[in-house]
Amino acid sequence: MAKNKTPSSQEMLQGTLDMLILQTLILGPAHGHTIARVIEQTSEDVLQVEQGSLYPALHRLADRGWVSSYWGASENNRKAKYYKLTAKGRKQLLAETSRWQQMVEAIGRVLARAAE
Amino acid sequence: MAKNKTPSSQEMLQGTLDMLILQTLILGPAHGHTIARVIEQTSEDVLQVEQGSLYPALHRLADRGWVSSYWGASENNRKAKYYKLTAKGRKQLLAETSRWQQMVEAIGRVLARAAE
DNA sequence: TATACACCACTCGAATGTCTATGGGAATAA
DNA sequence: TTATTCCCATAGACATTCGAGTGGTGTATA
Repeated sequence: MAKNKTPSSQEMLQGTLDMLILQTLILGPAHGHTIARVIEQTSEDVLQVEQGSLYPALHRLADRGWVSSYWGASENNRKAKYYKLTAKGRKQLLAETSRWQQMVEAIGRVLARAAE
Repeated sequence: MAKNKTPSSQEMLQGTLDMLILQTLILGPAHGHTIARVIEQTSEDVLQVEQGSLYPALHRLADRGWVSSYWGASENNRKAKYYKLTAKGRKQLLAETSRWQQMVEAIGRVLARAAE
């Protein structure tokens, strides 16, 4: 009771993982492992993508028709499930980034309201 | 199954409500109803603060010692519970805004990586 | 006077998403 | 052979939010 924890990266940004994944797939189809590493590296390791969050997210996106998947071989010759952005997913990404920008600006306005 | 919903404001920003409340209290003690309206107005109605989120959040912040509370009379002569930022809360706010900025930049880097 | 309304606090259950932990399988290097 | 990296996946715990509902009190208005 009365926990005193600073929220982790994704706890503070719940819901943005979907957007990050979709955005990553703009660059072309990729499998889970790669997607996670791309996000982590692009964010300069500020964002961490746990497997326990990644795979449920990928399945969620597939269920919603925002990505399609197919099995293939990875760059390291392993079985890998590739995900590809669908037209619907592309549209969804635009909607989400738009919302994201709006939210960030809105929060920025609140945070900027220091002493007036 | 296979729900097709665009995340709501706070679903996409889970965990930021605490930060927004703390930030609002920088301006001075306030009661719940006012805090919500200040956040909504400052954000130009982009952010919505539901009562079902607000009051649990306030109690959470009090449990963690980031705010203290006392009963008083509102501007409209009603009984109201005022919340005041504690020293610990001030420190927490700095930590959270710092993290927030870092996250926003990190996500920005991922989103900027459109076509390379 | 009655009554409508805005103000103010609070709670509950459902839904959602993340985390930690755990499992397995397959290719490659030591 | 063994260790390690790569790759997918799930289960249970946990936190937060949301929608809806409860209850009470000043104040204006009909």
